[in-house]
Amino acid sequence: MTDQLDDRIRDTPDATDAAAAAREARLERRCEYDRRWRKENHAKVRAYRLAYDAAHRDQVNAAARESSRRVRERARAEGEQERLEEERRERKRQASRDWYARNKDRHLESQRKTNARKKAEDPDKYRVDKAARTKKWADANREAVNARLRAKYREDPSKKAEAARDYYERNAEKVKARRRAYYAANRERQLEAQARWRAREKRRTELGLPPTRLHRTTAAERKANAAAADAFFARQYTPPQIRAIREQEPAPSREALDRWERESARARAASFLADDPTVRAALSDTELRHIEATERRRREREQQDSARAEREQLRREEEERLDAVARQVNERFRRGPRPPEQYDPAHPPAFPSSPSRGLGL
DNA sequence: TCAGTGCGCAATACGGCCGG
DNA sequence: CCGGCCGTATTGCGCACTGA
Repeated sequence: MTDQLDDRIRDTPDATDAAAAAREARLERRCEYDRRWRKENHAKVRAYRLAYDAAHRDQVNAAARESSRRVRERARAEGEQERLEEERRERKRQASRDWYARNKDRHLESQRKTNARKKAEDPDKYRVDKAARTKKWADANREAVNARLRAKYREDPSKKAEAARDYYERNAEKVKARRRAYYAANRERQLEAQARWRAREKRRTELGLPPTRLHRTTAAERKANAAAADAFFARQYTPPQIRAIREQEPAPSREALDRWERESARARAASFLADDPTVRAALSDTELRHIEATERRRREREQQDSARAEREQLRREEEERLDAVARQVNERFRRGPRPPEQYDPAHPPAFPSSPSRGLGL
């Protein structure tokens, strides 16, 4: 009777749950106790483990092999799954692309209609949404977008310049006002820049350099220049042309050729260093400074050399003068005839020499 | 010396078109 | 519906230069 009752109670959902929960709790307590014991008796556990593994070496190894095989298999299966997923997605993308290609006009037409409808329904929302989308994309692709713009501008600046002129014509006052505001807001910096510019400009005019230091070339000009250079440097003469040229002009002599090469080298150097505005304009500030410094040093050296020569000349003259005075004094006080020269270069005195050492001259 | 501004170049804003 | 890309308009910035 009690058993039947117990069964009935146990069969009710509540009772079953309660019993399961109790079992769970007992198990949990047991596991907790085991964990603690193992932790506290780490050495014992390890020793037992080693002994067991040694005793069942083959079995343990087989189990390990089996386990890693299963791990590998699962990983492969997941990879395969992933690959299949990707393939499915790609097929879907391709199908979509095909569909758009086949129904382009239809798609665009419906899209235009949808956009127009949305715009008519709520223009502000349409605008704001579109702006947000565009901005999101632009923020994520800023560098690439700007690089493209720069390249495009470099390819042909004239279009943009024209647009700017156009805009300025329509908004001159607005632009000027903005410019004034900018000047006022950055007055100090503007004045500093102005001072720098004035100093540079002063130096430029003192050196006699031309005002424009940059020659801007358009893409078309660059292409034409490159083509001309190619045509010039890569030109090839046919053998008949070469023969004709040789017959026209007799072969120059070796001396003439050497002279021509020397003159050419000098001419190139002179041309490079010449105070020619177009040459100087092509030089960087550093190069200009270098050339100026070199010239300045050369001038200083020349001045020093000529000053030294002048001093030397004065010294020689003074010595000459003193010698003359001394000779006069000598003559005046000489009592007997002048003795012969002590040293006769035609008959130098005998010089002692060593047979084994010395300079051996 | 200063205020003003022309101008070139870069960056940004904005909306349209279209692929997916 | 979103994102990618484009063309055009606009703004930002600073050097170059002028006139008072």
